[in-house]
Formats: sequence, C-alpha cells, structure tokens
Amino acid sequence: MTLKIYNTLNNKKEEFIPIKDGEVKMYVCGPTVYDLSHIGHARSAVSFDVVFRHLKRLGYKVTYTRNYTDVDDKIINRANKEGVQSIEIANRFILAFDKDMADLGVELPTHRPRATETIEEMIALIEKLTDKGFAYSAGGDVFFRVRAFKEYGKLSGKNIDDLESGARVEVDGKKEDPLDFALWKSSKPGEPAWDSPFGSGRPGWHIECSAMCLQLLGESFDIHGGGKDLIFPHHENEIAQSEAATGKPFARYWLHNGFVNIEKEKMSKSLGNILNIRDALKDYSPECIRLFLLSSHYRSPIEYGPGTLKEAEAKAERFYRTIERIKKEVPSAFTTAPDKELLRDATAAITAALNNDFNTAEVIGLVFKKIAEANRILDSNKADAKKDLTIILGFFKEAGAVLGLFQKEPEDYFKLLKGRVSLSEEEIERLIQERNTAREEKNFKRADEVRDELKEKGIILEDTPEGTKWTVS
RNA sequence: GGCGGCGUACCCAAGUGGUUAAGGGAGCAGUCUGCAAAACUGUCAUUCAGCGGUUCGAAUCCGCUCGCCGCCUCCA
Repeated sequence: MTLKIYNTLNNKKEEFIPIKDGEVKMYVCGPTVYDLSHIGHARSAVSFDVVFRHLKRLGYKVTYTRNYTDVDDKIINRANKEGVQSIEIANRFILAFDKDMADLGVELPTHRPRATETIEEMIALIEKLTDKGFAYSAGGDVFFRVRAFKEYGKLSGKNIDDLESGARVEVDGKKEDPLDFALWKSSKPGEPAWDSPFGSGRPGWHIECSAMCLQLLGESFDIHGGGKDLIFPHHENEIAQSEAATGKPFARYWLHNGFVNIEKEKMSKSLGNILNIRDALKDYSPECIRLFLLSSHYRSPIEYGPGTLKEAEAKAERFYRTIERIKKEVPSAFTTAPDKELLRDATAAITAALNNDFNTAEVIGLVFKKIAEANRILDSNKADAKKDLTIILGFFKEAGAVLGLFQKEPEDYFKLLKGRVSLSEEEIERLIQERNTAREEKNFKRADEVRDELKEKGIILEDTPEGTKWTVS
C-alpha cells in the first residue's frame, strides 16, 4: 500500500517516493499578513495539516515549512493608511493567524519563517540569477528574464507565447518583456527597505518562497503546496527562479487545494466576498468548520453556506452523541485496551483512504459507518459488546488523530454548543422543572408549551430514564 | 482566445475497470415515548449530464455535445 498524490506538475496521481528514504520535506505557502485570514486560508492550512499528520503517521520524518509573507505592497498600504510601520501590521496579523490556526486545531509546522528573516538569501539568489543571465537590473528594480528559462510554464501548462498574446498587461517600460517579473523592487521613501547590490529596496513576492525553501529544505525537496490560485504565476515563478539558480529540480510533488466558494463564487479579497475565520467561528464551532473542510476532497471546490455547515454540525453532534452513549452504557470500553491485531485490521482502511491522495472524505465516511455499528452493538446488548467497542473506539482515536477531529470529551463538545444559547442554564433548568411538574400532573398541554418555547430558542429536550436533558439544535 | 477542472439520489459527498454505486443531511414507515427528542431498524440512484466508442465487463478509459467553474492580474 503506497501513498499516491495528485501532482499538478503532470496532472496525474503518482506514487509518492521521497528524495531521501524515510524523510519528507514539504513547503506550503502561508498568508500575506495584511488582514485577518479567511476561510480559504483555513482550508489550505487544514488540508496540509492533514497531509502533515498523515505523512508522520506513515512513519516519515517530516520537515514542514509554512511561511509568513511579511513584506508586500498590501502590508505597506495598510500601514500607510493606519499611519504605522509595516512591521506593526505584519506582527498583528501573524498573531491573529496563529490564533486562528490554533482555534482550528492546526498543528504547528516545523518551521514558520518570516520572509524578512531571509532577505540575505534572497539577495544571494538574485545575484546568482543575474550572474547566470536569468535576471537583469533596470532602474533600481531587478527582473527575472522569463524567456531565458526554457521550461517556463511546465507547472501551469501554459505556453509563453499564448501568455504574451493574451497578456492583460501591466505595462512597465523597464521590463525587457512584459512577462518578466520583479525579483527586487526599489523602495520609495518610508517603505521598508534593505541594502543590496542592486540598490535599496525590497524583495518581490515570488523570490521569498524560493529563498525560504532553499534555506530550510534545500535545493530539491519533496512536496510544495498551496491554493490552486497560486499555480500561476506564483509557483511557476518559484520554479523558474529556483531551478534557474540551482540547476536542480525544485519540488517534486506540487499539491494544490481547491477554493472555498460563497454562493458559487470563489471567495477572494478582490471580489470582496470574504469571510474571515473569526466571523465563521462566531456561527460554528471550530470542529464543525474543520469537519466541513475535510468532508470533501481537498482539490474540489466547496461551498460555504448554512446548508453545508449545518450538515457538518449535525455530523459532529452525531459522533459525540454516540461517544456519550458508549461512555454511559459501557464505560469500561474506554479503559480496556483493544486487541492489537483487530485494531490494526480496522485502521488499515484509514491508511488506505489517506494514501489515495489524502481522501479525508472517505475516512469520515468510515467513521460514520462505525458510529452506526457502535449504536447497533449498544442496542443489541451483545455479550462481547465491550470487545467490539474497544476496537471501534480505537478506530475513532486513530481517525481523529490524523484528521484533527473527534478528540473532545462529549461533555466538552456539548458544553461548547450550550454556550451559544441565549438563556442561562438556571433558567432552562427552571423551565424543565416546570414542564416536569406539568407532566406529573398530566397537564401535557402546558408541558408541550414549555418544550415549544425552548425549542424556539434552539433548545431541544430529551426525556430519558435519568430525567430530562437538553441540547442545542 | 489559451490552459485546467467539474457534472453521482431532494441536498452535501466518496467511489476512477469487475460481487448488491460509501457516508452525512432531509423525507417516509416501524420500535421507544403521554406526545416528542435521541437511538436503532427498514425505505430512499437498475443508475452515475447526454450521445457514441474501447472492453468479456465502465460512473470509472477514449471521442463528441451540453452545462458549470477556475487560472491566464494581487489572491489559499
């Protein structure tokens, strides 16, 4: 059973073979920190978080680097607007991003470089490109000579001549060719600037990632990821710069996650239909959002909306309800070790699904198959229920660990939901008491009124042998 | 115009050559309940946008048609 990965370089699913046996080096483009991160960033981070976790689970020693682009026009613009230094903006949104990632249960990558920590490497890289004839200075800027790199377009499948004819040009008289892109930009007064052999200035966007990859992962590494929108020009340019400079293949596997759409349209800053992670978290739990993101394959587009998110919430609830039930009816299943061999057989399906280009949706499907199975076992009062349940719980533990889901105690999950209700717990308890009194008096009309009132506020009552419980709809 | 992707039930969504097309949501029927809720059981696509082709065999491969989307400009 080998890992297969869809590689944008060939548009094919390929067997994954790392450069160095047992080790994986991967790089994922992180955010440009000029604003709060949105659900699209969350999708990328969560998708590659699962890639990271699965690779580790397979036994690889993984070095995962995700950068922060902390020098950029947009950061400068925002800084100017607020009358503060760029670095202040960058710092603020790096903190915000880190918090959002933590909320979403995204593991910390091995390295989280900031672009500005690698300026020296960028300058060295640009010099190298200039020496080799791949770059040229022009009026304080330095550009990459796209036509000098013969393989330009190999990632995005574009043809240089087609690009040129269809170019919605950004006219820059300093360029030899409209396709050439900036490696180094001269700075205007007040902008962040570094001294360099080409004059005082700052790096272009693409060169940052190349420099950070080269510094932290080496000239050639295994996996490079990012959103689909980065394929061109960003990743194409990274390849061009890096391979032109080193003469060696850059990343071997290029993975790209699909977009998050809102009302069928791509969510993006330029369209202005963005939803930031924090606002999403006001409506849905982090687990619900993560479950939503992982319920489809990472390359497919997904639709963010009340329908899909409510479904994710229903799934999470179904999961924790069953765990709660096992906890109540067969608590010893949690403290008994599962049979190793049986567990291994059961969890092989998780590996198989994730080995198929990280098919998280299938894993989630498997989880719910087990949920139904667990409920059936509980209903049946089978003699060996405990043994079967330990396997199922073991399965959940494995699936949950690699997906970053299903790891809470059910009480904590439901407590989280209950926190969203407008009534106080005391008030709810009082109403439940009132209803139960009515029920004892066979005053079912009043009892049902109370239940309906609560339902309107999103509170669902359940009468169980242990008394009346409430949950949130 | 160039390049890439998608179209699976009421909705979301796996499946990418081979037994009865995962899973979730919604619906319907039953068990349970004062009635509900939750849970369980049963039911819910002879069919995978359409039309051809390859094959013993296709949702899965190939071609065409229709529809949708993305990239080609900063963007996860």
